[in-house]
Amino acid sequence: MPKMKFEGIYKDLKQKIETQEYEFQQFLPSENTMVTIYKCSRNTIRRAVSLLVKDGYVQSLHGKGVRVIYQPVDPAYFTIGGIESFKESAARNHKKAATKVIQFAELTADERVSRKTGFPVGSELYYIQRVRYLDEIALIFDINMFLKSQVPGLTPRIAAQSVYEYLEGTLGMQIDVSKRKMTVERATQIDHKYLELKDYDFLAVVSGQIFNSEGIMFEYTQSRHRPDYFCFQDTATRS
Amino acid sequence: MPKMKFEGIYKDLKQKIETQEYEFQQFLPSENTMVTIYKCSRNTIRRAVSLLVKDGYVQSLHGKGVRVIYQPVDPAYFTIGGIESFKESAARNHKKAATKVIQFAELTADERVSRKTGFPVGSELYYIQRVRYLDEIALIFDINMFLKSQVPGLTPRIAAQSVYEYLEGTLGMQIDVSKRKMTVERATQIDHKYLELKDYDFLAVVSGQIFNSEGIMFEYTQSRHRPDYFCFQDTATRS
DNA sequence: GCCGATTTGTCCGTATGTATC
DNA sequence: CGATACATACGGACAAATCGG
Repeated sequence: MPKMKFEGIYKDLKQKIETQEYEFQQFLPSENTMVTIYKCSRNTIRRAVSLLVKDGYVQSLHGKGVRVIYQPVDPAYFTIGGIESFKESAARNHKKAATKVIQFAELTADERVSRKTGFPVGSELYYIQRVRYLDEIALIFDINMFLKSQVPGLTPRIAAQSVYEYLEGTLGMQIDVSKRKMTVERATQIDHKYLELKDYDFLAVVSGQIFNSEGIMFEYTQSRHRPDYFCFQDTATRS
Repeated sequence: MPKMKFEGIYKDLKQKIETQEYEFQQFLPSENTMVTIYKCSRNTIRRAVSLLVKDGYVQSLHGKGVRVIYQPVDPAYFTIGGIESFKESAARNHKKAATKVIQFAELTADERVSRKTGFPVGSELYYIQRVRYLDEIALIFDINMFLKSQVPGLTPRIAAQSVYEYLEGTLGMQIDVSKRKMTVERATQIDHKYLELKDYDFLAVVSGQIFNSEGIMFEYTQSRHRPDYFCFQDTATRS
């Protein structure tokens, strides 16, 4: 059960939309109706709805109502959306996940690394390379750097399971915000070595900096995706 | 001058961050301070700040303050973020824009088009193909479909300038929300014909459905980008 | 370790404006 | 025109996290 009221309402509405209790192009109940349904103030309803807007689930129309624009997605691709661990993404995409750790090392950030990652020069880092398998196929080559001071006791064993479970569960860290860039890059020797790229010579590359709830950038990630299977989803609003 | 208070405050803060009056890792003034600065309620301040959070400009830290995490971007790439016309993107990236209309036709959506675009079968559409040049280089191949009933009087001449200026200016339409998907696809004959792809055999493809403020999906877009120069930016928050 | 001051987070009630029907 | 519905804004109350003394 969610602690916050608005979050509970948000999740309830989201679930009702996903199960198509509220269908595409239908309107949600009016804000005043929901105030009585959920026994809360109108502000709280508006807050929950604004999250649905951000997710691209609904569109609110002044004077008319709030219309559902969510449509189920084609499950063929491996889609990426919010901040998710590989395990979580795999579960959402209904695929079987596996991870192989290629390299696990320690590293001190020099000028070059700092420019690329945003870590200050001299930062003590863990450097990890992993191959991600979905339904037995090698699809993603991951490069991670973690700030040692924020992620103490990280081991190859944990890297093979879920670093995020370790961070959030064992260490009690709260992951907050991720700034990402998506580009297309030519495949390297390493990519060809670990991914089954066939004749593909390009990869979809997602690079990101991740901040925790203390405002510290604790991770830099680069995920190199096999181009077929890759799909990045996004909702944007005007002005 | 913006009509809404929170919007004015948002823009003022945003500009101060971009010009680095508030620098990376610095804190904004506290909410109570800003209440006196901008002579408004705390809710209004919080609303403006929440927009900056959504933009990935700041991160708010409970009990501490609101920290700037904005950093200027490398101007080499052509970056994509919110909903923008090609002209607006070009201006923001400080590049000279030009457009060549390859095809301008009318079309009725059949089953295949409907599945791909989301328009209902039987919709009357304009079908446009355009090549986009930045600083004289052919970078993007655009395919647009517009719902005729919503975009009456569209002409090749307008398509060569700015369709969005026509929509928002002349027709008074308000563009609201865009749902997008980013994938990587193999280049077609057409791509090679109109874009200078050299030996690249893949493209970054952004497909999207765009809704206006009446809740009508009036546009389907597919933008096929030359892979070098392409950069898609995003900010995500956890849970 | 505790306490108080500061700061952000959640929630409420109300008033007024504006668009739709 | 009035009723309905969303949008903006205010002010207040209390909770939770942080920090310094």
